[in-house]
Amino acid sequence: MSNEEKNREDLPRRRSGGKDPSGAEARPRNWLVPVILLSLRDWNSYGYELMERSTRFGFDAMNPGTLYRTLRQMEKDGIVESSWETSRGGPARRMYSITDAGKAYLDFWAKSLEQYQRTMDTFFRMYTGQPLSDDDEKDSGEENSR
Amino acid sequence: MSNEEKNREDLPRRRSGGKDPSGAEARPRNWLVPVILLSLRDWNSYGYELMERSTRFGFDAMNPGTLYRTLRQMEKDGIVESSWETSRGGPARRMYSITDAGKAYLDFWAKSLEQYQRTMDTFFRMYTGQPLSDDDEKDSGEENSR
DNA sequence: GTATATATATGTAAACTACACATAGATATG
DNA sequence: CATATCTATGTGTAGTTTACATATATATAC
Repeated sequence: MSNEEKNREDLPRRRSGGKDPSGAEARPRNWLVPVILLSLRDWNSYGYELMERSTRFGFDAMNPGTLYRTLRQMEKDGIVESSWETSRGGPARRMYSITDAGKAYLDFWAKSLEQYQRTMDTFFRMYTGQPLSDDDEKDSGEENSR
Repeated sequence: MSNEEKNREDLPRRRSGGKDPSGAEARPRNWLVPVILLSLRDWNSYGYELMERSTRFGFDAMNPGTLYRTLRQMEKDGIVESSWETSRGGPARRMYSITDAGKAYLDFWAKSLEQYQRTMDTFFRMYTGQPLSDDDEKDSGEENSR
């Protein structure tokens, strides 16, 4: 991949923490919130534990700051609730649980993701060479979206 | 201007132009560049036309500024080339064509997208209730990614 | 001649991302 | 007991992205 004399001024678009020098990368966007909600739907949990669980969604080297900040914001938004848990050894944990609003958010997200999948199908069909006729781009992808 | 108090106050994260008040939306991220490259791989084109074509990828009400700025940046990055076309009626068009580097970028992107699809599969499997055992989250999704 | 469609481009506020850094309790080790 | 380490939560901030508003210019329609 020739990313020699690349982008902004002269270098490949390196984001602050970008692992991918080319910038060609499809990474989760706005995924952290849904993933947290999904985890909390099953079991109540806390930041430190959620951080480990989220790795299975591509948040490999999750930065703690990002997670904790997101959790606090989620609580302000009313999609999770929290309370301190001090009845054990070790530092206090802020235990989170999902709210009804959080569950609704999750459902909305899942629906949105289906639309996204259709977009991906459209992309791949075009990428693999099948021309996109003018009357099938609207509902393409249903047959193999999953 | 500390954005600590500003942007995250009391409402679900509303983006500036977000049509979705809840913020629960899976929208293309970094998709504009690949979609442009994909279009240019088939036919050379120019901004105004690309803007219309990109609608089929979920860039419904594409903002012209975003597209033109992206195109200029792509040229700096070496993944497209351009030249003015004045031999016709109407305002001059800046005609773009894809470069070899652009094709390589596209291939890299497509590969990255496959990984993304696996992440989506993981999400949906968890969302629909199938528990994720501790030893299948690493290579899940290969069998039905496409 | 002026209103409209075509076509490209810039200015700027807001928001996102991710690293670096800070804080603090509990436990292990010498 | 001093201090190192693990667990756990949080803040500061630079760099980048996003998207709207706005500006410019050419050709055609009326």
